[in-house]
Amino acid sequence: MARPRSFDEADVVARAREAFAETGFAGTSLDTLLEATGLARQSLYNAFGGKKELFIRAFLSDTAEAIEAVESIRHGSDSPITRIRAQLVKMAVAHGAAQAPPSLFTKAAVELSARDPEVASTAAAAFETMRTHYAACIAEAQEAGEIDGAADADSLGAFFCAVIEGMGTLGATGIPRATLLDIGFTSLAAIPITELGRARLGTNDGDWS
Amino acid sequence: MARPRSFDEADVVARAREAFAETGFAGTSLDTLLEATGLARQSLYNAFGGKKELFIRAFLSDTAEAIEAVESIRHGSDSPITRIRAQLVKMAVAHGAAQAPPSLFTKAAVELSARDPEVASTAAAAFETMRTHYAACIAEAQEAGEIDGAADADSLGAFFCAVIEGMGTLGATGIPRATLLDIGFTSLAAIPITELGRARLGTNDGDWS
DNA sequence: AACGTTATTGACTGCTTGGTCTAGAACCGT
DNA sequence: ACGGTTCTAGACCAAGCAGTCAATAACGTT
Repeated sequence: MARPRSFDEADVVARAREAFAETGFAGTSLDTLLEATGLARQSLYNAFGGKKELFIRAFLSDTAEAIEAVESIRHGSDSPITRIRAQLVKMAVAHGAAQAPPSLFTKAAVELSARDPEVASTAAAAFETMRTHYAACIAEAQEAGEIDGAADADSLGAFFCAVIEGMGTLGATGIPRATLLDIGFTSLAAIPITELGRARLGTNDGDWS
Repeated sequence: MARPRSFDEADVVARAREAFAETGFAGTSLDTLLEATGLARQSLYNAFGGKKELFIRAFLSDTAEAIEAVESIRHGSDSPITRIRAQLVKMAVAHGAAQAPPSLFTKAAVELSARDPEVASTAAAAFETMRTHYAACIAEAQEAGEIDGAADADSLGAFFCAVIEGMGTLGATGIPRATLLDIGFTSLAAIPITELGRARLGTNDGDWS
């Protein structure tokens, strides 16, 4: 019936996400965006509506991905406490990569939350969801006897959200990966791990340099 | 010999800091800045050189203040472990204030570290200094018998830097103060506190709602 | 192969940006 | 009160900005 698009919408959003993550919303011009995505001015307006709308698309996409990454700790063949540690390691490695800008999720939350209620509430809701996932995994570990049943799973969940966000900010400044890993392992000490849990984790923290 | 300035330089930097903290570097126009500081265009250029230079001044000023706030935990009449807890509470309260934008220190680190090596290295050095202060306070607590001497003070120092940065990001999104306080208290559990230390802290976490 | 529909192209617009220039005002030491 | 120096005020500038428009190109359907 009509001329088909010469670009993949999801692909454009992904490229826009990279651009916005690097220079932020205000710091990324439309021209930069067009170059990064490869599409023409009017195509961007036809398909997305404008700069702000494309940004929101990219932001929501990144937020969904961040949530998904946390959600993944609820499944897996390893024991729950092991999965928590693995998540901390994964995040430390990701945020400790050289010249890795913070995720768009974090960047948008810091840049725009004060002025844009939509961004703020989306980010806040995302943290709430992440906290739930951590808490569920901790509760599972409690049922498995790896963590003291008296521990407050919700508090620990919020705590891990904060630690990982903190790693993101520190990592953005170029703090070495080893330090971030150290932070991750240190945060594990906030969990009252049982003898069984400790045995499941093993003594080996691994070599992540 | 000549006409004196009609403004206080430090005061202008302070006002600029608020403006930049609210809307970031790229998001704050020179006109906004002039309105916020109350000075005329040329005066800003005479006194500071330009937008970028004023930003750096504000950023450095905020960074120094952030470091000073952490440095303060090394002194005081309370016992070291008590001072650490008080610092966590102070940060949670500060970052949990309604409509409180993140500090310029944090905002600049997230917005510009990827592109501006000066900002990145300044922020990284600031974190290193903060870590040192935390570590020194923890070491003092170890000598006082409040914390297990086997604990790694440096690791705990970096850990608290991350927790507090995380509280800043979460707080920016509007997460309630109570949650931030919860995070602070939870993070305390990562410290191997001795019986004596626990007694010094008391059982009362206080009412901070 | 002709048509209707949609995508692309690039010129264009009005506004905002950071930064400069020039003229005049305010102050201090003498 | 005067002169030298510095500060301030507001007009000014070129470049960059987000967004629009009209003309053209590419496709699927019939």
